[in-house]
Amino acid sequence: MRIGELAALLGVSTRMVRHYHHQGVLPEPPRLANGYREYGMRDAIALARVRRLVALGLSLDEARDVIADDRSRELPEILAEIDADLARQEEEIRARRRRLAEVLRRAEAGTLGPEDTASPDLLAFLTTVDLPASRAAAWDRDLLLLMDSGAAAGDRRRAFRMLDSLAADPEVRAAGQEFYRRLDELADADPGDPRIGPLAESLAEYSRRHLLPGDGPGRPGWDPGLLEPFLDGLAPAQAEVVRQAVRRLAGLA
Amino acid sequence: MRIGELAALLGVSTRMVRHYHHQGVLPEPPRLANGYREYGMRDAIALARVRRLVALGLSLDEARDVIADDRSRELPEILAEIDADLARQEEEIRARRRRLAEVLRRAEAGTLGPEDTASPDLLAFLTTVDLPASRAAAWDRDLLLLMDSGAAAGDRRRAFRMLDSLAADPEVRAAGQEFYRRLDELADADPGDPRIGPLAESLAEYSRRHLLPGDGPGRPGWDPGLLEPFLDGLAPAQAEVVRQAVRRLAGLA
DNA sequence: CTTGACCTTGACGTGACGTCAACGTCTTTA
DNA sequence: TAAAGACGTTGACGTCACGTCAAGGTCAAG
Repeated sequence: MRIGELAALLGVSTRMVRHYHHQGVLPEPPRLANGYREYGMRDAIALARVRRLVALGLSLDEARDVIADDRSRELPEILAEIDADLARQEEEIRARRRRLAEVLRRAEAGTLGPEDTASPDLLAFLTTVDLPASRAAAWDRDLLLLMDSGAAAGDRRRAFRMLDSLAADPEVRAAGQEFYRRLDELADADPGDPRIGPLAESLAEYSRRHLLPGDGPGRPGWDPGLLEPFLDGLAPAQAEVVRQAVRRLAGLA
Repeated sequence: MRIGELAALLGVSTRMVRHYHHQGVLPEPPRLANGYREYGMRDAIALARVRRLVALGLSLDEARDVIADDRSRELPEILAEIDADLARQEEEIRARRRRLAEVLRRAEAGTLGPEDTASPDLLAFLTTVDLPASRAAAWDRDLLLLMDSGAAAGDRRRAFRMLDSLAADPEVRAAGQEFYRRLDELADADPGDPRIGPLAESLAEYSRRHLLPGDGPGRPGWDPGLLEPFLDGLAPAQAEVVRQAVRRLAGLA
């Protein structure tokens, strides 16, 4: 047999046969005078064995060891390892399909925004609070998405438990809507706008009641510079509201 | 932020961030005077979005299209395709694990030979017929393994149905055992050994009754050269038995 | 001044082949 | 007899999402 006949017999490509020669997993047969490889049934049988091992999940290196009767590792040991690996992959795929199904369900219901693929925790929260369609609120939503990606699962659950309990209070939610409405009015305002002070005070008061004590700025060691990156998506006057609110919370103004 | 801080914030490697820049899936941020990349929260948010999309199974190319709001293909369509792909992979993995479990079960029961990973059909057949521990029988077993690998599933089932029905007949099995015993005695015999003729006649008679008509040699167009490769693993006198049997079946001797 | 932690670009490795290039060999047909 | 077409040969590059060096520049601290 020449290489094409051998390959056809086994239903594989000639490239694959030559690859197996190169990898040493299949011995090189003798050559004819013209340089062509000449195969016999023994080679076909050997190739079939390699294919069976590869189909089970062995790498070519492992298959070579098994065929060479290398007793450094027994075949059952290798197979058990492969099975464990496959089990892990299977569970991974199922988890991904669960998340995909969730996303697809939302996609059918409505439209998919930048939050397309957030965690179930965050999706539930976003559905509950129904942030208004303002740019300031969109920025906050993006920050939540960022936290969602960066935080470990434990931290995430803790954070969303807190947020969910807040969102469960109708009074708090009404205050949030009102706050975003007034903040939106400052989208094109001057950083010296007189509406900034009162709004900052209201935000500080809100935080004192619902978020503090125990967390956030206001404690010694808090660096105001850490705040700036989080104001990046807000208009100047809006950012100033948050800065002044933080200063009030820190007792500096 | 510098690249290390950004990466730590998202829990990824700096290499990955640079890779995303190179692939155009994440925009290059401005540089500092020393050439360092300087990131803001917007970049972190963009990176988080990429990570979410990738975690769903999108390739970087697909993620780039989705982020660029390329409406050539809608996200749900891509996600549905990915889900179908994952479903296929999952079924593949399960099939492989089923076969692995079968092989491992046999490995625990006894020892694993070269037939280690044959198809269930062939394993069942080999268990039934219990080929004797002879080199000639081992060669036949190898040929069965070869057929097992090369044939399409339909052909395989058809062939094993025939073999199984043969093996179900105790008389046939006894004849097989007897045949292999006599064939083994010819392992070191001369190609002119007088025992060859009678054994060839008995093989021909066996074939006439159980395998023919309708298949195998004996019909016009049959090329005796096709037989030779399949005799490769037999001793000279043994091969001669098969050759003479085939000639008798073809009515040439 | 050194040490060490960070940053830069560029290039190679991973695994199991597919695909192409550039060429030689053999058979069949006009 | 020549040309076409189907085979064979080796070698090299592409796939995919990065990991891992190499060989340097930058900066803060001791």
